[in-house]
Amino acid sequence: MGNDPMTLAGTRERLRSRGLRWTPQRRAILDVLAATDGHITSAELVERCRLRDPETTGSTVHRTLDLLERLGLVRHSHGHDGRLEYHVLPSTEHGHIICESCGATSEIGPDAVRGLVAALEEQSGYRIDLNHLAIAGICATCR
Amino acid sequence: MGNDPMTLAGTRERLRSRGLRWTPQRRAILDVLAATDGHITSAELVERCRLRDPETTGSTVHRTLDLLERLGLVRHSHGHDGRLEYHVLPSTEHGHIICESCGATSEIGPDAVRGLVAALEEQSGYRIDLNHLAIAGICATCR
DNA sequence: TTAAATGCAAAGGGTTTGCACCGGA
DNA sequence: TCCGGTGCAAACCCTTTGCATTTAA
Repeated sequence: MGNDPMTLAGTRERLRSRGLRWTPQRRAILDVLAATDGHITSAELVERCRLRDPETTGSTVHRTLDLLERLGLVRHSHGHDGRLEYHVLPSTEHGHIICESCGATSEIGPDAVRGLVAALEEQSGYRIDLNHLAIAGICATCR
Repeated sequence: MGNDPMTLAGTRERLRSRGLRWTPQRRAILDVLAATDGHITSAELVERCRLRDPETTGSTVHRTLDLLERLGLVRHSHGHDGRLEYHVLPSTEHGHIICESCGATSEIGPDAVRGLVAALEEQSGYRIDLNHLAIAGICATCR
């Protein structure tokens, strides 16, 4: 449940309607992304695609991710090591809290920060995008 | 006022007490950082150092930044383009709110988020580092 | 058929590293 | 003098790009 952040069929149609093609590689990438919770580096994505098709190449994966980002299905950022990290757009808006020590992440639901967001929006004049909320700290285990 | 995030003299002593050296290059880098508000990419830092000494090299700047990070004077992260970005540690703890459209940033003071931070710390078990709080949104001008 | 997509390999761009020389303390 | 720092250039790593080939439609 709550496990359907992107519809494969919908993507296929979306591609076709733009004259783009639905290939086995793209299907594999979408499958992996659909099974991804939160974010994934391109290297991880390549690796998981190779479980299905060992011939998967990095350039195709990168190009497909660019495409998916243009379609609005994923968003990229850069991890603590500077590598590309793709976030599967979540069905429910949420932020992340990241451990500075071990890199573990947890989600922050909208409820936890609703009051703050309202206050900040008023104070700063910004309209806040909760999906890009990233808070750093030290997790319980590392402390 | 509030414009003295790192004392040059203090850094010099800190280095010396560890058997490390106070060089013209390090002095230039510290001077530039002291005049930096918020964050700076390593390329910008190199460029500004070259205004003072055109011979400044990237490797020295990078190595010095590593050192300063170990000393706790700066912190690195990765900008939207993936390049290294160094944050001069502020005297007063604060976070940032960033416009997704134009890239403008504003500071978020501790007061604005105190309640949230307390709630999140309890809920997540993390000890939150407010200096790494980054919130994305669309600023008033871009809306 | 035909333009999009792929795969390979090479190019890019920023960061890091090895090493000989330099220079604070 | 002695070790840490510097500068240069090469090495690295990940990402992007050019181009010939494959393939979805």
